[in-house]
Amino acid sequence: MGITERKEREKKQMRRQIIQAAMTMFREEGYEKTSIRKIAEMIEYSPATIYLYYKDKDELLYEVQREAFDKLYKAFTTKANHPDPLTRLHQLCKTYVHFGIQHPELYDLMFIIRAPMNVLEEKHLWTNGHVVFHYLVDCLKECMDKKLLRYKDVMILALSVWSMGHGLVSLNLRCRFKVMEMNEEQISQAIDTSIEEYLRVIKA
Amino acid sequence: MGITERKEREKKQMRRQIIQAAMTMFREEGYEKTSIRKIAEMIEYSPATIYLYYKDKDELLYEVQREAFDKLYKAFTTKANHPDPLTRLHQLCKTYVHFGIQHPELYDLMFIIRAPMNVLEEKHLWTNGHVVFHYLVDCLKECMDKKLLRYKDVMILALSVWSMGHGLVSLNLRCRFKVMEMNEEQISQAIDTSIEEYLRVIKA
DNA sequence: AAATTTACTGAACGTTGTTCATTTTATTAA
DNA sequence: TTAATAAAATGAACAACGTTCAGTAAATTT
Repeated sequence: MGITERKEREKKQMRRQIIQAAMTMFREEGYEKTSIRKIAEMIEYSPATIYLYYKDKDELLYEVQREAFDKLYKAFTTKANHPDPLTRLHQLCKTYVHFGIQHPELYDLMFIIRAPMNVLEEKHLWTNGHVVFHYLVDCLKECMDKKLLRYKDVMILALSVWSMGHGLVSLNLRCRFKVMEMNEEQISQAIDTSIEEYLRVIKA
Repeated sequence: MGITERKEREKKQMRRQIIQAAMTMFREEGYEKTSIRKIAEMIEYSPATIYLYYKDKDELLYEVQREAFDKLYKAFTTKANHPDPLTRLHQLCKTYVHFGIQHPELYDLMFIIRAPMNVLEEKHLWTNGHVVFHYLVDCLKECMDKKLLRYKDVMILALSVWSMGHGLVSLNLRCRFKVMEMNEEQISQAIDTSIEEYLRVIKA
């Protein structure tokens, strides 16, 4: 029966189209400012149609979030793959911060937006964030095995590195560094220096 | 003319009442979930009345934000005032993180929510965040004057310490640490340890 | 007591996410 | 090929939101 297969295909295609439009609009306008109605308009369907393919707006968020994590993971594997773990850690931090600044709305989606717990607790962040997070953990493990860092517990270290990176990115995205009297360029420079200095102090 | 004075007083009282209600609801339900209509209902006035005292919802945010910064500043002055600057820095970090975890919705208001630039750029964060931020800067300055920390630039250090603290708090508030397989208690412990370890590595 | 200023409100506008009865379209059966 | 059935899509509606404004109610001045 080729019809059911074709329908399956069309359904997948439609889901794809919806997510594509959502991704575009989320990136351009942000999650909050993007309405289901506008997404529907973009793909030239009725708003109600979207609800035949996705339960609610949150589900769109999860899908886009997953793709965003893929994107970050790819950035890691391509830009932070130096054999020396310490150099790799350096690349990793730079890549993370750079990603956040270059894709502010995606970063928002991934790390700042309030995600309803029900899905977040289960398999969702497990498959998404997990892979990315463990790319960092693995790097740190290798550093610690070689006694390159002044830390004993790899998880504490991972928590710390991630928090430092996220702190820099998210405070910057929310313009909170305006409290220091610096222009855009100076702040950007200061963020870079902060990473350098942080890596310096944790080095053995 | 006592009437104009009384009217002035009543106007101030009304503004106070509105902010009081807003503060309560923001803290209980968060900024987004608190509607002008519900605030109006709480103070037993029409929603339109609120607009006679405040331009829009953002203005309520700013007022509550200011009080929240006061609250954090008071927490600093009372809980982080040890004469030894290094001990004080330790107290400061603990107080900051503790504040964020104990007052999640206020923390959200202060550091996570998207604040419209127009007001944020001008005097607003200048009087609010500035005082709090410089409490940290002063502490760090004293540490550096006494060569207690492995940093050369106090601003870079301030940026770093703040980012680390904010990263820990905000990722926790948004449940992103769920990616590590830890329960609530373990995460809380890990955050504490992260601070300890961070202070250890920056110490001279 | 009348006129004027001030304080307040009900109703409305244009949004939003979401639902559901109804219609349009595609597939199957006669 | 046409009638019956299943699937897909939609228009209209609901409740809620921030905000505005013409109009009512109250207080103050004349």
